[in-house]
Amino acid sequence: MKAATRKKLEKKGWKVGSAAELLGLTPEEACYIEMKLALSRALREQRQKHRLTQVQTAKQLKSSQSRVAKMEAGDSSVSIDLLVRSLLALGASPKAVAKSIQSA
Amino acid sequence: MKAATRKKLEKKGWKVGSAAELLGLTPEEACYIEMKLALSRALREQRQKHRLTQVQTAKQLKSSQSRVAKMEAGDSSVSIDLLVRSLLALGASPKAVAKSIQSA
DNA sequence: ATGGTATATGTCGGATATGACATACCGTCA
DNA sequence: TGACGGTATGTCATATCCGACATATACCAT
Repeated sequence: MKAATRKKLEKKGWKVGSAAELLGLTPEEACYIEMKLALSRALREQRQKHRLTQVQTAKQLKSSQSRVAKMEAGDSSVSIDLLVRSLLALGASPKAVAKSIQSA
Repeated sequence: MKAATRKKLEKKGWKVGSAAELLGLTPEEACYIEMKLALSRALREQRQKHRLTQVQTAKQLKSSQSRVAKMEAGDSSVSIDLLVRSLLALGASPKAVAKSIQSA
């Protein structure tokens, strides 16, 4: 993992191990996080493709602007569940969702 | 949706609409549920491929037998999150996960 | 500067998911 | 039949997630 990525993750609340257990992420954990980040990016792209603001998107998702922001930021408080449901609600195809995940 | 599928879903606690709103699932909701079911099947296949019991799998996942059963049953109390994390923990590749999702 | 719009971050109460336990339901074998 | 290994179902306390709100930051106009 690149140092920059690592720092970013730590800031967001991910338990990326301390110095002692540097790189303490198991491959599965890393993979899971990357999936989430991939879905985050897909969500932002989907929103921007339709020229929507986060506020508009939030309304469409029956959620709030702050949660949309967190989703796009890959915040540790958002689940894959929410990301997938949101993508689908914004009109992304299952195929597109799969593609995002696969690229992780 | 086939009637059998519907009955199965209702039993598991899915809010598959009442008679008045028959087929009241939006395409996204239906799609989301199908993804979960696809992942459930993948999980069972992954487990069986390695000739593991649910108890053994539970230990590997640091969970319980009952939760593994619910995961494989597509119970409404299990999230896509858990399914994905479990599949990865059992050694499934991101590619395989994506494939399951895509087929939904 | 001041206002306006878009996005980001922090926090919190209520909602949902999770692991664990108990228990029920199979098959199969002695 | 009864015992046993495996799976399913029901429930519960706790942990985690979610929507919402407040507030902060950033950029662009006037």
